[in-house]
Amino acid sequence: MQVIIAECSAIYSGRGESTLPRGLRAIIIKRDGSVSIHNDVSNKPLNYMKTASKIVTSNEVGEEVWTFDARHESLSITLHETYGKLDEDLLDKENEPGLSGNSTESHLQKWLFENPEAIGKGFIPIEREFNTGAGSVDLLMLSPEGNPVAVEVKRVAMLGAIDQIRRYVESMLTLPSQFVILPDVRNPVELDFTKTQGMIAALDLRPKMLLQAEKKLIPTVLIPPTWRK
Amino acid sequence: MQVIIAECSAIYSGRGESTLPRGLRAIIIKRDGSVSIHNDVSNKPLNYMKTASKIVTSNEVGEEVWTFDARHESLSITLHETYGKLDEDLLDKENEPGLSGNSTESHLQKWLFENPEAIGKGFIPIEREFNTGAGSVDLLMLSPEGNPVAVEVKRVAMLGAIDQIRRYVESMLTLPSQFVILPDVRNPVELDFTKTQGMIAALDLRPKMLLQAEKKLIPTVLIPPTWRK
DNA sequence: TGGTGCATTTCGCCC
DNA sequence: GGGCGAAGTGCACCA
Repeated sequence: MQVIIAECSAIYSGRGESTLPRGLRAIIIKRDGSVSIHNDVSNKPLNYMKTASKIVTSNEVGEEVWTFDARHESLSITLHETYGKLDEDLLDKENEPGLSGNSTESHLQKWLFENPEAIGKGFIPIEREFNTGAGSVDLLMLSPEGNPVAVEVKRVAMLGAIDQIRRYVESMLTLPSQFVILPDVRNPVELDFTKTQGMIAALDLRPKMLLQAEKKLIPTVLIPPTWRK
Repeated sequence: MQVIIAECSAIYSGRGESTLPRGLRAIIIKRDGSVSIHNDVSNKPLNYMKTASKIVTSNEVGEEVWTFDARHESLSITLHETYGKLDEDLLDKENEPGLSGNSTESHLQKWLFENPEAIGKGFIPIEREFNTGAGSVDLLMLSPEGNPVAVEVKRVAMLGAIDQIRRYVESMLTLPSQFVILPDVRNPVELDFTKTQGMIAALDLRPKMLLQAEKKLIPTVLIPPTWRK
């Protein structure tokens, strides 16, 4: 990884267009050919480009110009003055272990699958990431009445969640029946998808979303913030 | 801005949870208190945190531990070995000019507003970012037949665009009539929202989306890639 | 490789 | 400040 502190300006052209006026910045070039220009605020770079080839030229004033070229993009950095640099190879024999994280939503999903009573009394978890034919819904459950329930899990449920669950349910209504074996039940249970219901479970249910959900008769469940990992 | 090359490991806890195993990384600490840990691949940091206070302690082995604390988050970095560093103040008297860029979609939107014939012959632009009551739609136009047309503009139109435009139209159908003054027309023209139609305009219309659009009778327009800025 | 949806999303705009 | 949607989104997962 190279870090170059420089008074520089930049022009990007590709998916969008942008010009970065002259200023003191840190230019970071990584081993994979990615480049980013940082100022001293925020984690996000001012300009950036993924893996690209670097071409060094110079302008009419004799300043170095670094052009990073990729398939349909290019980032051109003019170095007016260079102040400091650092060059270290971060790749070691053992490759980068990466970070093991956890996304909130997948944990929420897992927890709800294991704690179906949080959705409602008598609900039975059937499947996670159930393929509806129009994307996969987070949870498929069986209601106490024995109907399939598609549960969309969100950290924050906004208007888009309504669209999502309606699309899933609409598609599921056309699915052929399936039979599932439930624990503690002798005979396979029929999933009659023509009776599919949709619902939304979230840690944060936004007011406008709630309004729409009520209008569209989509039940919502507020997951208490005390849900455990 | 400080850049520290170090063999380090990290634990983040806050909006999510993550652990970063020991490895050689670049730690970047900015003047605003933001911190990020980079490896030698991709522009995105492995771990990061926005403005936070830095607390230096040491563990039982005597290694330095930097803990960055913010309201509901903390990032703890253990430095096993330090290899290089760089410390430069990027803030100058003149403040950072920032970049002047352009998002593709807002330009597309603007261009379509000024070139309504790209939507269809005889279409008249009425308003941008029209508030439908369920989010704002990109363009409101008048069809040659004199009906309101809500146009959702996308760079890439996927399935979600269908839901979006349907939601907008559904909400607009309930709006009271409005009167608008059109150039070259003497009398105000009535917008009868009970006759609202929806459509999608995009640079890239995905096949699955097109299928749904056809099923839902939502017209689509492919904007030629030659649209000009 | 393309389709789809999440993200410790982040960011900007408008009410 | 909350609500909402775009992003030069990036990224992982799955078909």
